[in-house]
Amino acid sequence: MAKAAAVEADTGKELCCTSVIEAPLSQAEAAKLAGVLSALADPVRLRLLSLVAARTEVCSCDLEAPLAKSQPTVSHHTTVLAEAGLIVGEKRGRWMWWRVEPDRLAAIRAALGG
Amino acid sequence: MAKAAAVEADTGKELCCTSVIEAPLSQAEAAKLAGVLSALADPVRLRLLSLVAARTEVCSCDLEAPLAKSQPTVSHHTTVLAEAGLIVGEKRGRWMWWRVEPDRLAAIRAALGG
DNA sequence: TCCACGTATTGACCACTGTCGATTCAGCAG
DNA sequence: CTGCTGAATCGACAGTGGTCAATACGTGGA
Repeated sequence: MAKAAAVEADTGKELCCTSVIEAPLSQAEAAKLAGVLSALADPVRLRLLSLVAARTEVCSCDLEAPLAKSQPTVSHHTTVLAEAGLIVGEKRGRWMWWRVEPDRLAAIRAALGG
Repeated sequence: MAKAAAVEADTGKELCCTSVIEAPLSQAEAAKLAGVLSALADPVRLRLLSLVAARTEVCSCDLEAPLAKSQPTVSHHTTVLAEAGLIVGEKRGRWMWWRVEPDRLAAIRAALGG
C-alpha cells in the first residue's frame, strides 16, 4: 500500500500553460498531456471512471463484475487512473474506496481548448 | 491519396450520448471515445496538432523539422489524426495541406464533461 | 517523355501495454 | 494465533504502437 499511496499524481494543477489550439506545445507539455490522455484512452478505464463517477464512491470489489475483468486487472486500471490524478483512493478497513477528481478532468478539457 | 481521402472519421458528431461523469458508458461508447483519445495520447501528435492549429493550415513538409521525425513517421501521425477526425487534409499539387477540425476537439471536451 | 520532388506505403524492429493465474500482503473475526 | 477476505504485486504472454530505411506512387516542370 505504501507503494500505492506513493502514487502521486504530479498534481501541477494545469497540464500546460495554454491550450493545444492556442500555441505550439513544448515537448515537456506534450509529454505530460499525453501521459494523462493515455490513462483515459482505454475503454475499460473509461467505463471504470464513469462507474465511479455515477456513485461518488465505489469499492474495488464492486468493479470486477460490471467491467467483467479479473481482480488484478481492475487493480491495475485503478492504479493507472490514480497515477494520472483522475481518481483518488482511500483504504478503509479491507476495502479500497475510489472517487473521481473532477478538477483533473476539467484541467484536461482546458488543455484541449475548453 | 484516394486511400488517404477514404480516411473517414466516422463523424457521428457526438462521441457518446452523455458525458463520462454523468452516466456509465456502454462498451460501444467507451470504445469509440477511447479510439479518439488514443489518437491524442501521443506527445508527437499533440505537438503536431498544436503546430497545425497555430497556422490554420500547414504543409506536411513543414512538420518534419519542428517535430524532429522522419517523413514516414510524420505521414503516419497525420493519418492517425485524420482518421480520428481531428484534422483534415487536402492535396494541392504535390503538397498536402492540413487544418484542424475544432468541432471534433469540442466533442471530446463534451464527452469529458464539458 | 523523363526527371525531380513531396507524399504514402511496406516491412521490420523494439518498446510498451492489457490481461490473467499465482502469489503475497494487510486487516478483521473468531 | 489462526484463518478468512479483499487488494496489490509478480511473471508471463499476446497484441498494439512508434519508428525508420527502403520502396512505390503522383504531380509538375524541363
